[in-house]
Amino acid sequence: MGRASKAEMAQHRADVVQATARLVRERGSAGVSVQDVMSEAGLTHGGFYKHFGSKDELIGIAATEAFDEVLVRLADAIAAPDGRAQVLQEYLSIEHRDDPGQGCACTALADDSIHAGPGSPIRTAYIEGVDKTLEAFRAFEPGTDTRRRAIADLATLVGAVTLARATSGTLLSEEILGTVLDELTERVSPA
Amino acid sequence: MGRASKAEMAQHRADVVQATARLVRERGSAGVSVQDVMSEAGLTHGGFYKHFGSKDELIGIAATEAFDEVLVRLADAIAAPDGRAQVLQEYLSIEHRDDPGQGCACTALADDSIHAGPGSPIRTAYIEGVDKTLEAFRAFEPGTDTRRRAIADLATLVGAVTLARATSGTLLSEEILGTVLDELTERVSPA
DNA sequence: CGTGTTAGATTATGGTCATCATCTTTTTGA
DNA sequence: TCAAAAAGATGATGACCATAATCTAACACG
Repeated sequence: MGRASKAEMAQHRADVVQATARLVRERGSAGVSVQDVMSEAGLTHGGFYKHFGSKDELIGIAATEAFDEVLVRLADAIAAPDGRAQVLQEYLSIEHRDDPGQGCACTALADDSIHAGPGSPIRTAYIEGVDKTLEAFRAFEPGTDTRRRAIADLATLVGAVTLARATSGTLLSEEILGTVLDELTERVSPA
Repeated sequence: MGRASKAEMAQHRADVVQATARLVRERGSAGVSVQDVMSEAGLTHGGFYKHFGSKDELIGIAATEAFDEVLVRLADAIAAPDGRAQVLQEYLSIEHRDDPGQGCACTALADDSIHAGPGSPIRTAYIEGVDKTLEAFRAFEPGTDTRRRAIADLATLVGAVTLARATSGTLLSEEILGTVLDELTERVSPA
């Protein structure tokens, strides 16, 4: 009831941000209420505004958190010798399709960035996140024009997982993942 | 106030469906209220349930309408000699990025299909729409494995426009459209 | 023509939500 | 040790929304 120590408060805030980073990827911004995220952190809704100025502000912070989580894992994968193949395989896996809450923020948050206005917290966070993701992708692209390949690959990955999720439960969904994995895996040397 | 003739009623219903097909692509299902779509057709919200069983049902019907609108235009483009190039250019244009209300339903409705449950009207409509779109795409794909190429191309297009919309207002947004257009245009003959 | 049907308007209902005011209790910092 | 600060709980507010009931006036059909 009463108050929380500095350390507790910081932990609570971090819990709320992390819960939101997962929930917003799973359900979208409109599918997540302030009550939801506070409950997830074991708190009641009233204290929310002691931590954040508005729901939109939290969504923006959580978006940055979501990108950061994924970028850390991406950096690890890139360090491996067959980094590109590994990333493609994980990205286009059934597991990634079925677990957006831990998955790529570029795909999971795109629609929320679209429907939020320009200048909104999530739009700002999204743009920065895509920028960083593209820079990370360049590290494992072969050939000389790595930026171009990074953009083309990311677009294909985002589209494939988006389509696979939107058709989930059908044979088509898994056909999309499999086909695109084949295509991108074969496309190793530049044309 | 009173009543409408059979023809008027059919027109009203068609107006509501068409308005919804546009609004849902622009704002997403959560961003469109029953009031919105009825107002757009010049009616009040109360008469809604004389036409549709629920909002979800209308969204599903409007999704089918959105796919049909685009499939008609797609069929025309494919008939042209340089059909593939034309479709790629229009799909990856600034105009398409900025006008989702008239644009590809695969891209604009994906997130609504994802967040609606399996078996929901929009999910059902979406799956059928993607199926038809892929069949249409096969018509202009070169090589033998046209289905595979259709899937790969559609995924790339959907991803590119999604990313471009989500980063709209930045240089990156237009870089994505331009880069992917180059990539797909060059990729004419099979590897 | 007249009557039952019904499209659409008006109004009501119950729920959810973001945001805010208030109160309580604990933690700080002096 | 004590007073000021503030985290979190509780409850309120006002807006919006999907859905439904009721009303009414025009249409369709006999």
